[in-house]
Amino acid sequence: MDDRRSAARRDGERRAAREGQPVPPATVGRLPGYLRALEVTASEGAVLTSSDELAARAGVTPAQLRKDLSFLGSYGRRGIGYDVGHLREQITVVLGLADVRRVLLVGVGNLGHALANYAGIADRGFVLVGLLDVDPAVVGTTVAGLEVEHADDLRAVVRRTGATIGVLTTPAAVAQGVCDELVAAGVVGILTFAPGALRVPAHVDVRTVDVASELQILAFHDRARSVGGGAS
Amino acid sequence: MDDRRSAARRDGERRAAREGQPVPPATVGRLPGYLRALEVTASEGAVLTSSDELAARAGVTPAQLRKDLSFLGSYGRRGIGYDVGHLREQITVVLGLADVRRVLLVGVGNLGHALANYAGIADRGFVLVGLLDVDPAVVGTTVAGLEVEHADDLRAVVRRTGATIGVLTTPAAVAQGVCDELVAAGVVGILTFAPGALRVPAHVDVRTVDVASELQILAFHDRARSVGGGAS
DNA sequence: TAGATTGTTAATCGATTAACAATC
DNA sequence: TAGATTGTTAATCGATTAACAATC
Repeated sequence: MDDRRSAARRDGERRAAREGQPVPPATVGRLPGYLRALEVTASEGAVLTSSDELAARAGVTPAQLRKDLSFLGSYGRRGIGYDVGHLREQITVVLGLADVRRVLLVGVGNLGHALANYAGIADRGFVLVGLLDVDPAVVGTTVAGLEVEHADDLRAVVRRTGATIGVLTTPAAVAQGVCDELVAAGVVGILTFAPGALRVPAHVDVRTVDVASELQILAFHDRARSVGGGAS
Repeated sequence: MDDRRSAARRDGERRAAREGQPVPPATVGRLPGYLRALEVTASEGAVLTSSDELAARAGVTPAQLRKDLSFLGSYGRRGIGYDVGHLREQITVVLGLADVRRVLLVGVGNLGHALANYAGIADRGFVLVGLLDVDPAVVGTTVAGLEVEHADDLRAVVRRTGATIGVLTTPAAVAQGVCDELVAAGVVGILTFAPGALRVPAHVDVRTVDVASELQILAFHDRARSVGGGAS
């Protein structure tokens, strides 16, 4: 459609990636894995890496890795490989981790408690800014350095903290209700551990982690193995 | 390829589904959601349901739902809908939940502790049969009614309990090692909460739940929203 | 220059969607 | 019979794979 010349091409592609949508969902889903693989590589002191090495670390094929990275705008050098630090930085920017994201957690039961203390959150570009629950035995206690507030104050807490991401570890029965409140308060991303589909407006992104579902999927393959049986 | 006649067709399709592979992975991944939606429907006392209703509950389109169910062999009646109890049973069988699956959990830290007490495991066709850790402060204590054993005894515990599925909630640094031991002991399905790809032989199935990755994917969309900005 | 390794293209594969004939 | 709703087909879409020309 647009008739640019050779010199501008590479920059144009990078710009497109930076400004935009065109990174396919499947690719986005793999970027965190690449980032982690790069961190491991960096921790070993390597400055350069190859699609072969990085793909092996991330558990994908080299072709897949190169294709994925091409959507971000091509940060490697032919014949040489990828600069570990630079690529790491680029993926960090694309994933939106250059700015710290503020996270709110609702439901400080067993699982919520464990997640609040989970290093993976704080270490990877997120800050936990609030904890909410309805249980009077929990509200007011300190968990992971934060005082648990009452879920009735959800709206005020979102406003005060500027949280944009909510983690839902409530019982399934109240998940949709809390979800609605989070959305009304302005949260745009929700990670839920409650089973069952959540209804949200189009501008809100939901990711569901359902432990029981995961086990059931494993059970399917376990069964298929015994039923299909024996030799190939 | 095979030239069967009309009468045998329906049964043939059911047989194919029962005996086999041909359920696509994407469909398998949605079956637990359908099962849950059916359970909610059943709990409301309904005997019949439709693809419209069930799909809405599961958060998919009716076309998607019907297509998925067609891989299991067609258990609905045109003009009528699906029998809730019957469909529930069929999905249960296909997912391999007719038999109880024995689950072993390695890594009884914060998260492992929470999962051991998680009702979603016991309620949904699984039994937790063993808990393992290396921390002397944890080994020997009782969690969720089980005595935590030392991870050095992993092999013996798998043999004794007949566990086929392992849940990995160890630090990332030791995950691959524990994974190898689980596989060597005969476990065929692994659900890991440690970040990073696990290498396993082809006959073993791995599902990874990575909380940090999920948050990073949410961060991508959060960023895309602010960068892409304003009006559509 | 020769060898290495990317970025991109084209081919394949699988998943989703829409529409409708079959059938209750 | 008329209305409802499935199961299946065909069309579309997106993701993966393989191969290779570009280029360091």
